[in-house]
Amino acid sequence: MPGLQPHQLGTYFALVESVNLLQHAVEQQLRAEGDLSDIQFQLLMRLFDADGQLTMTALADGVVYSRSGLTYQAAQLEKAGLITRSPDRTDERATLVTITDAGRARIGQVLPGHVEVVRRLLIDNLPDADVTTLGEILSRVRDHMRAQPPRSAAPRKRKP
Amino acid sequence: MPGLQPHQLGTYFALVESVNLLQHAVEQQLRAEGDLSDIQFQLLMRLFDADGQLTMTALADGVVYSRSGLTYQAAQLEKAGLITRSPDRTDERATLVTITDAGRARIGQVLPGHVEVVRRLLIDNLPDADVTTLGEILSRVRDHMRAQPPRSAAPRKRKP
DNA sequence: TATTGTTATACTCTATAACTATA
DNA sequence: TATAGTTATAGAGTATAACAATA
Repeated sequence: MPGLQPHQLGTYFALVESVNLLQHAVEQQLRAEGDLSDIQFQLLMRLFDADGQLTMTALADGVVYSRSGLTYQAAQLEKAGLITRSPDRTDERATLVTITDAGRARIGQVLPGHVEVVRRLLIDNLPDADVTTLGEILSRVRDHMRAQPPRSAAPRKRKP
Repeated sequence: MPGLQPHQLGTYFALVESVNLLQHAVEQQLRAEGDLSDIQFQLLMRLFDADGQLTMTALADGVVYSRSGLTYQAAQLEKAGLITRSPDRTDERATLVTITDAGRARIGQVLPGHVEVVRRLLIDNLPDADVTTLGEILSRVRDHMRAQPPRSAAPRKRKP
């Protein structure tokens, strides 16, 4: 590609391909051991870490999708009995999402395998110094990307 | 998460999140400037680099999907006039995929912006030494992942 | 008026299996 | 028998806009 040096291009490709392989393996594991998509797992983990309850908006925060996409996923998780939805008494517009015992159990069922995949594919065959170096560089990369104009096309409202 | 040290977990999260941000930006750019999905772009690039022609199987190689998925994408690209499909005289079972002039033009239209995104998000705010280090480590990670055997010993899915 | 969330709808993409035809 | 590719079909996921209710 014009405009990028070979080693720069190689870094880009290695980065993207590594994560694709890792995420594919993670998705396989989550589906096989817990019948969860990657996103459903992330949502459950958020509730788990938040001690059980979040509003829809707080739940979606950082997991990038449209609100309708979140509603869809919440409906799937509710149908599976892993969460419940109930009105929020302090803000009647909001919906409180609560993880169920079954939801916590599903996390417990899936998490060991998840960690094992990450360890086997990413951590174990890398010297610990490299794990540290990788983390330092990629943390800077991530922070830099986050600081970039995130939505170049600002969500401008158009009049109908 | 149990079983992973904080710096190991941090590296995992930084890796996944960096690439998610990068790929999201790339997809936006490809869609906006060339009306292409990430995968369609990759397929066109393969043909471009292969000097124009590949069989379906060779084209799919490494880009992970089912054959029906490739047929679907090829149909999209053909409908858009970016490739053509024709029989292979040396193997009557095979289909030769050829990039059209319009396909090459589309690459030319999209590539500068693509490189610019990668440069802006990944390359430019990183010391060149870090780019090199990142590439070295991640190349090893990728090669290691590729060499992993499939997990035939994965626990069975629960069945009701 | 702005925010929270849902619904309706349409579209993209993926996966499986059945199928044709060549090797 | 195995391989190359297509088709049929079904399902998951996503995005947009219209909508109702509340702040």
